Amino acid sequence: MIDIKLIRETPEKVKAMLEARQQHADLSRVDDLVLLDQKRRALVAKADDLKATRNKVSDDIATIKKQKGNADDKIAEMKVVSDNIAALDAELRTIEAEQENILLRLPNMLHESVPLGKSADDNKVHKEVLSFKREFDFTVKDHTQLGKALGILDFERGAKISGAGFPVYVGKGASLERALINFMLDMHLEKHGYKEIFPPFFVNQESLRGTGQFPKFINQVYKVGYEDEEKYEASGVKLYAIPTAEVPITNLHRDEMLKAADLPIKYAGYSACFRSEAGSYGKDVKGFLRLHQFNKVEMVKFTLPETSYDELELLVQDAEDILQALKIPYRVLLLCSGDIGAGAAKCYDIEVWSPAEQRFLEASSCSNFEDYQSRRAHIRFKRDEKSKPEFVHTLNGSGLATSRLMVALLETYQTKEGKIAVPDVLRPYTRFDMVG
RNA sequence: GGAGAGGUGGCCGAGUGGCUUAAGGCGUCGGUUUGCUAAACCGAUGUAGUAUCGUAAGGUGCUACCGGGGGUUCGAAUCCCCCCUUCUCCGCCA
Repeated sequence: MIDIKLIRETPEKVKAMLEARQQHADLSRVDDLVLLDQKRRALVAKADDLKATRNKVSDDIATIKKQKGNADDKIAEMKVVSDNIAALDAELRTIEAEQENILLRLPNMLHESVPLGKSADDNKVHKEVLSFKREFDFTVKDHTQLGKALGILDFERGAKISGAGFPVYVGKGASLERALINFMLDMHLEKHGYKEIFPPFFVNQESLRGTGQFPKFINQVYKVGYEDEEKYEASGVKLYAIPTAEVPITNLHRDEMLKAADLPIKYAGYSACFRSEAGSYGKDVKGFLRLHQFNKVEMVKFTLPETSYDELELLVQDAEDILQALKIPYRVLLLCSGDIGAGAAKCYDIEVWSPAEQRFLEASSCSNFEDYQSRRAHIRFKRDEKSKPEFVHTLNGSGLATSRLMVALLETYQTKEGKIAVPDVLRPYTRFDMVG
């Protein structure tokens, strides 16, 4: 959420941001907000004035009653004032709700280093690490062919028991997946200094609002409840399956006051991730490329505002370290203004190379949200006891998503015989060297 | 699923309708005293919104906030209703 003061004082900057993000339809919303803000402030002034009167006269009434006097006319007078206050407060609530509804849907301001661009085609290649790229002297198989032939991935049974987009990992495939997760976590904990979090996989709506999925992107999120609708309504429980561990982990410190000395706080955690992928049919549907459930190790940072961009570079490096240890070719993209996510002020994507697809696949997204999430989630800090509270900056990055990583791994490490050589760094975890 | 007890400022903790601008204590910061430390004493010490003054840092006024929401009342931390949550006990359960 961006600061209403920014919209009030420099609406043209907010409009320029929307233009850069190719969200021309939202331009008029800025003007709506300015008007609503003026209305709101006028109402607050009026209502506060009446409340001041009420407080004062109520004290007078107390004094009169103590002296056994008659305060009936003053009480009658205040009854009218109270009714007026109630009317103004009701009007105020309507306007505030309207304002918040717009504000929560507006994207974040962009960092100056974000390149202008209309679409994903305009993203900038920031870095390419292709030294691990293999030359194959045989026809490469793609990950679905390898997975089926080796009996380590079962798409059909996954579809039977759950539906398309829910693959089953079998035998050494399951072990390999678990090895990847453990390897990545250990690296972040031991080498990169993160603290491990194993979060809940279901969260409430407040958490989704904190990180920005609610209200604008709620259609991508699964909602859970009881099959018995009556029981569901009666329970009052509204839970959502997390689309990423970013949601529970960032919200750990929702409504908290952190100490500057404790910053940066760095968490890494594994979670299954659930995405409805509504409206994305026909795009990247093959095998692991787009799933309803996948596994991911996520990194989350809470930082001082002045260090957040340095921390972003380190975050990307932490994710890259995984790929370098696994010896998988990849590149880093700096996303342009037209492709960057709504909450991010700056974002790098890391893409792994798929020898079968002959293209890069997104395996990680590392973003600095600045105070966009912390303002929504009220995550603040004080520099010292006497300082005014400020919003922390939050960052997060996948480190990494195993689904896309598994595609690159299987395809990169396949042998002529159709087996998979386990990368050296994973062998202590799998306790086998070869799949097949 | 059942029974009970809680949720008050950074922390502990009092507070059953108006002398509560939330007692008292701890902590923190500033000061006095002191060879230094400690102690003692004095003072300060929340968040948010809004108006106004100031180039600004900030000052001043008003309003709201005692788990959340709603209600009663001229007036609510206090009374009523709903919800969330923590703890204890019983039952069930991986």
